[in-house]
Amino acid sequence: MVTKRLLKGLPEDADLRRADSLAREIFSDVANKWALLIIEALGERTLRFSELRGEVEGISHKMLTQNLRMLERNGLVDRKVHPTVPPRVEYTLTEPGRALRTAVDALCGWTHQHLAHIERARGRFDA
Amino acid sequence: MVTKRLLKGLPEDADLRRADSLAREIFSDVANKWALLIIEALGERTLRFSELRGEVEGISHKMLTQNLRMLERNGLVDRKVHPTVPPRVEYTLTEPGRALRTAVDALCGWTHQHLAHIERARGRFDA
DNA sequence: CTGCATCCGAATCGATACTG
DNA sequence: CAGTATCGATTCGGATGCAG
Repeated sequence: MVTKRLLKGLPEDADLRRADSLAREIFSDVANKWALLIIEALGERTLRFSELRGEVEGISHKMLTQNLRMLERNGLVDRKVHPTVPPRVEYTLTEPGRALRTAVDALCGWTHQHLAHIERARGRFDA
Repeated sequence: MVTKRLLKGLPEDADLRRADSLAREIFSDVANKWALLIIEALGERTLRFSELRGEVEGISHKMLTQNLRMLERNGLVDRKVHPTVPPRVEYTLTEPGRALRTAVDALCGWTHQHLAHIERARGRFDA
């Protein structure tokens, strides 16, 4: 299976070990709340920093810049700076970023589909 | 879109607001590295605590119990205790947990498919 | 407007020790 | 074997101030 190497590590080959640690690094970057919500917010659109901040409920200035830098570094978002005053910076998903959307959509969809079930499970557990 | 409410909050209706904050809570629980890797490790199998620890590369005893408790609380994993000595505790995905697997699989698959691209993007960015 | 730096409290995490 | 508790250390995250 394609996901195996994310789970049981320690391959013999040095190249495989490198690829594997890289995979886990990327997975850690991407599998976090804010990164995923930013991806979802961008979707097919191009948004400015301030617009993005309005779209992602509850994110702080700092977390937004931090995660945008990380996503840019990994080549998931494209950052375009317009040399105007005041500055205008636009963010757009790259091709890999858009590819990631299917996974994020699935996650968001799953969340909403199981709201009721989870709420009931919590009630039972907390008792 | 089904994911909208995860992004721009502040619905007028009180019930909608509650459902929305619950959704964000669940999303925060689930959208984290360890939770997703545990789901992926379990898959269709039933695993003991110690086996699980061996499958999820690099997870600590503490993180594993912590995340298992959280997943159990949300009704994503089933915890079965065998009253033997030494104790034997088995974990299995519930139906909602298995449903989540499609999203996790997509995420893991995406990671491996874009390894090379991301590595190159990083090289450019870090320069 | 965007982004960087800084401070500081809060949350996370790993390591260790201890119980049934 | 599985789980809990505790303790430092690191990281996270929000708030604020300053610069381009």
